[in-house]
Order: sequence, then C-alpha cells, then structure tokens
Amino acid sequence: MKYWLLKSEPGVFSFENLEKLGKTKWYGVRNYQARNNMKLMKKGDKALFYHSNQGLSIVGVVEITKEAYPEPGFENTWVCVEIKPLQKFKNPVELSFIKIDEILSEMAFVKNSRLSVSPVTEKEYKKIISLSA
DNA sequence: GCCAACGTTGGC
DNA sequence: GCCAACGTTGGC
Repeated sequence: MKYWLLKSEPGVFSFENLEKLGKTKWYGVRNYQARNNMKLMKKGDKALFYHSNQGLSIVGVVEITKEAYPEPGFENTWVCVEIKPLQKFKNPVELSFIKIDEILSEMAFVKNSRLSVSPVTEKEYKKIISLSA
C-alpha cells in the first residue's frame, strides 16, 4: 500500500464536493511528474486531500478506486484515476504546522509546492493521521 | 494583489 | 541543446 497527496483548490473542487458526489474522476493534471505519480497508484492506495489557496490544510483521506487510464480527449499524453472519500478530518492539519514540523516539513508537496500529485511516506501519513483526530 | 518558484516553449 | 521569455501555481 502506498500513500499519496492530492491538491485541490476548494473553490474549484473541495473535499465536501467529493463527499456529496461519493466518488469522482481525478483528471486535468497537466504536469508530467504528477502524471507519473498517478500512473504508480494502485487500487486501494490512500491519498491525503489538501486544500490549496483557501484552507491551506490537509482535510481528509481518499482512496484510489480505479488505477490510471488515458484521459478522454488526451489519450496520448494524460491520465486520470478515480477516487472516493474515506474520512474527513476532525482537525485539518494546517500547512503552517506542517512547515515547522521536523518530519512533515520534509513532505514532497512542501518541498515542491507546484506538484499537485505527490508521494507520501508511511511515516508522514501516520503522523498526519495522528494529528487529525 | 503581489511575487517567487517552477515548468514549458521556442528561437538560435 | 541551451537559455531567455513567458505562463501558471500557490503562499503570503
């Protein structure tokens, strides 16, 4: 089982939107590194869901329900996956905290703020979960 | 609203 | 293949 982090602007698509839909296709990623991460996702992997621009915190966990397949209309280049909400955090974990934490400040999405799909280590994942309760 | 960081594009 | 110019992202 691998862990990931997905970024989304809540003004465009929030965790609450995902909860209402029950599941969604995750598409529109236009960054090669992020795409390569999506290709590595396996069904059942979990992903932290981060609100960028507004919120600036990790707000919940989603599960990968369908592995990468060609994105309609962009079959030669881009891929999408499918996700469903698993858990909404009681206490969202804020970026301001993540940045000063010894373990969490090493997270890939902090070091490369432009990467919208990034890997998360098991250690990082467990720490986020423990902070979110 | 500003600007730094990063990725992409395109001329040479 | 290099690198300047440009566009986009995202925190502040």
